[in-house]
Amino acid sequence: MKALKIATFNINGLRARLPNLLQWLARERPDIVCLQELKAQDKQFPVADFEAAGYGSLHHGQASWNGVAILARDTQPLETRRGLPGAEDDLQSPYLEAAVHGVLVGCLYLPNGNPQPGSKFDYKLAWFEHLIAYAEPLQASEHPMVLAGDFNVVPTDFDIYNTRSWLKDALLQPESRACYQRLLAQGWVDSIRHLYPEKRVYIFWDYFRQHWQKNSGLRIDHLLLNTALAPYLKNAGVDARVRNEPHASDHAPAWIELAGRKQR
DNA sequence: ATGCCTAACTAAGTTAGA
Repeated sequence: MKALKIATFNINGLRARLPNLLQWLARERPDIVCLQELKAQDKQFPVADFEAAGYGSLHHGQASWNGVAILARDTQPLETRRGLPGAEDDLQSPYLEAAVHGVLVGCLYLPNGNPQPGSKFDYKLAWFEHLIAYAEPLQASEHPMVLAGDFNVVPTDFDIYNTRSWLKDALLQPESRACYQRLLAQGWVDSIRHLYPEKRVYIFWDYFRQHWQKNSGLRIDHLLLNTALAPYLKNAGVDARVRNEPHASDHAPAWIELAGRKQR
């Protein structure tokens, strides 16, 4: 397989953030990008801008909120699925999947779940169950696959600056974390945590209380690799400087580098 | 227990994010 850089980026409003995104694409040249929270309808998706930047694209939008997309450099991603089995009509929590550069790419935005407890939290857990059921055979598949996106789960207390003001938040609930651990228990490799088990890594810093300036961040966006793909993992990280730009999203892009041959 | 900040929709105020 060829060496690839794959990124996931909760853009938090594609139209408001398009200049930032195009600049980042030009600088980093990722081969594959999973985008979440487009907050744009399909007709507002800037296909031509991405084409001009050298990227083919697939999108699954929704007015005002949510929405996901997959970008592929120098090629058109081949759509393999839209929506999870049993939740195809669920427009609130899109799942988009494509074959790109020999890798199956699942791009997801897992429901936030706040306020908790309540119907939104129930909805989050129900959607998580659909994901767990769908992911199991793919983990063991011979086809290399990455599940990338905003999981809206802080896996452990090590993945947040301080739990104090988040203890009631849906992102930290034991039920949310248990679902995430059940997914990992299938054999998926959490790229960043796998390579950097002792490192504080944050991907989201909310707009409140100068959290970026104080580095009060959370790790909630993840790139999970199945057993067929994990041996190729070479490096992983977060482009945190993107969070410091004017008009930045509250998330930064997380990325992995896959080597052309097995690393282990 | 709530606001803080930001975008979208829409036209000043709400919804949603997390």
